[in-house]
Amino acid sequence: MPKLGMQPIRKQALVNATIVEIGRAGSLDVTVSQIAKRAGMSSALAHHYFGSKEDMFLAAMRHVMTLYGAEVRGALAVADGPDARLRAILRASFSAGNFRREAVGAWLNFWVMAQTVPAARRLLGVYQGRLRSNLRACLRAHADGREIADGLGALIDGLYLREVLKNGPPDGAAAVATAMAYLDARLGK
Amino acid sequence: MPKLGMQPIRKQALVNATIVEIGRAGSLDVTVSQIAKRAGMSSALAHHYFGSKEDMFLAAMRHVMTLYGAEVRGALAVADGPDARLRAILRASFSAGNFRREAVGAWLNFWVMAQTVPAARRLLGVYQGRLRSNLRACLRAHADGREIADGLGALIDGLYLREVLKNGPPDGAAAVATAMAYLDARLGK
DNA sequence: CAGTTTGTTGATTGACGAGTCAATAAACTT
DNA sequence: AAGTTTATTGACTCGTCAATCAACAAACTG
Repeated sequence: MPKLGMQPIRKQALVNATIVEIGRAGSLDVTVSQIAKRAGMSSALAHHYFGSKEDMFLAAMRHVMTLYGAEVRGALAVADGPDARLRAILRASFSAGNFRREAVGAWLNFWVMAQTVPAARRLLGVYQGRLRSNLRACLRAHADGREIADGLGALIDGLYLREVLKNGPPDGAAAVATAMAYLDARLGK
Repeated sequence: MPKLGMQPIRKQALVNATIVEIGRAGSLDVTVSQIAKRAGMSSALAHHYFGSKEDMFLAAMRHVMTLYGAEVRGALAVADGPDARLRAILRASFSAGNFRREAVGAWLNFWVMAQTVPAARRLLGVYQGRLRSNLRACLRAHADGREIADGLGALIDGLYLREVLKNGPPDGAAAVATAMAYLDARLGK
């Protein structure tokens, strides 16, 4: 059965399975066997393509952040003017996709991983840097643009955390509204 | 050697050791033996006093939140007027103690735990509820007091996260300043 | 076709860890 | 003194899991 060119397919399947399993467990306490099984292969094969479990986690982290980045970019592509662009970023940040079990588990656990795994911290730094530069670009006209953008970045993370850990279903629209209220106040509108 | 009345001393020692070990590991991936050793006893004794590892984690979580609560209450006790009280809460939230390894590890991992352990989620809810009611009390005079308080609560968590995961030493004063800028804007000052 | 690369897995290794238990001992009780 | 409760641990059970390896198969190469 061995068809050639399996590598990228297998790797992608493993990355997806890793994200799903982290979401199911709510933690990084997932076994390579679980991941491999969900991806439809043996654990030995998983070790063959990724050297170690940590490599799988990092690849999964990269993928989650890539998805989020794509969502933001897509939203920005059709937004005209600084105001619309800010709203686009907020909507993308609090979209339903980011509140799925897998995404939530991924983000929370990547924060934990970033404490001790340098590669994870770097990845997180890249994501935060991009977000910050996007926000700053929208606020370049304003005198305190930098400070406002940095505060907004933190507010986004904080609101996400609250929505995710509260009881009941998360409400992305409410988070967007709170963030907009912050913006309106700081822009003197 | 068996002196009587060891229970509370042993339990407290285990709670402290649990927090330290979580901080060292950066995750909940700590063994009961590690914790027991740091607390100066056998792992069997740890199991004797707490039924399970999860019980130890929950006790540790309770303790961390109690400490934070005490810090806030202490700061509020000597603060006069809504403005000073708000600043007191912010300073307590971003005090050096909250940026120690153990505290950081505890908070990040408790967020993860709250995803799946109902008792952990309840504890977190209690803490957030108290913080919210404290903030609201300070903003009762203002028309949008509730919304401002809720936004500020999220901003505190988000700023904490950023300070904790950024490279370089965390800067509590900067976080306080950013939060104050948010407040000033929303209070129309 | 002979040889190499790529895909694939079952079985195994080697290690670790949560929780239990029996046993020992000091301290209180009656 | 006999009995009970509390403190304490070493040894053990039973399980798990990351990582390795040998071996087999299909596909490419020359």
